[in-house]
Amino acid sequence: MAKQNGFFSTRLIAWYLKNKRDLPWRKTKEPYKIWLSEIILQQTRVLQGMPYYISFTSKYPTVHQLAAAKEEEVLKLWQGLGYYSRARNLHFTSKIVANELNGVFPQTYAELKKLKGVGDYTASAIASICFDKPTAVVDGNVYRVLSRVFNVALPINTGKGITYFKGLAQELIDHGQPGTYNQAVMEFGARYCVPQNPDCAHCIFNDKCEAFKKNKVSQLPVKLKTLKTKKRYFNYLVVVSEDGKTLLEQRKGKGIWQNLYQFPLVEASKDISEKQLIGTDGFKGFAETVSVKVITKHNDTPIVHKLSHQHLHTTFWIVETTALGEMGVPVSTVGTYPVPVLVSKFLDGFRLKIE
DNA sequence: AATTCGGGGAC
DNA sequence: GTCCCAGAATT
Repeated sequence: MAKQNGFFSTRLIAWYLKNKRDLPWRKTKEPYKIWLSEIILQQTRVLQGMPYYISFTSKYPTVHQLAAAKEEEVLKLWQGLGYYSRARNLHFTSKIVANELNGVFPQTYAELKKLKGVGDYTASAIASICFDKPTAVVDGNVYRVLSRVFNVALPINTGKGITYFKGLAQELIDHGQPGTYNQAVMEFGARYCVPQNPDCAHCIFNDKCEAFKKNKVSQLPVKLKTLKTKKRYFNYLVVVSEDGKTLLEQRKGKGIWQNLYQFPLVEASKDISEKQLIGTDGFKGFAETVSVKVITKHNDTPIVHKLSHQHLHTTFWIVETTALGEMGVPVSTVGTYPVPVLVSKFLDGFRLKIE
């Protein structure tokens, strides 16, 4: 027999049943809703994801309605949540399930993982919660709880660490109630064994926790640090035409905000003046298609929009032009397009000025 | 194995 | 400023 780790799941589940939050996705075992909730919650706090779960389940009660929607509509509902590939993959997979799988989700880890946007974590979560399969999840909470209770200092962002924690989690899972166990570890990590200043003195594991015994809780889990962020310089050309229209472009190809909309963009290598802007190739190309009358800088100092790996120093330029005709979209409809938060925040302030 | 992909909250 | 969040896909 291996290590005596039965205490772990036993205490954890007892704690969970007493302390768990009343969350909407805990009222169901429908694979569609569990899948939806797990995609929304990837790298996302419960409080941030909650309103999106409500609006998605309300607008698309089953996978069939989601599959019947247009991608742009899905992106619009996802707007503000970030990591937009999740929304694109969500929609793609909904069409697979609705049209090729007769609306029925796979029941095993291996089959679930074949779905786009469903990785190790999500496949384990759905298999355990919906179908009682003993597949252990490993998310940020699990890394933290296990690294502390068992004093494991392997970095969680290396292959060795990932493999080790996955194996440890799999050893610990309760085969009788795997879904409850998985949710219990995550809830415990999110609500009690928190990153900063956990209340170890009153913890259910304070007689077992190896990190607590050795006073190493604050040093775990170990995570190798990543590189610093890069700066980019965005100049958005906010066209306001004589016929009340503006120009929007959809971002294509690779990079951030794929398939979302934005104003025509001139990217530079530093903050630039109006004179410098007019001299860029990007602006010259733009000026070939529209007749520019007046340019006004909207924000005096660049707005710094922070993403995980880049800081976007952004200037919005109001560009008055002659009539755009069929080229433009009515300014009043801009709010119906999915746009990055950077653009949506600008619109919030800009509408007040022009109306 | 490393990098990329958002946005918000806690400190 | 830093770190983290119910991770996955790509290179």
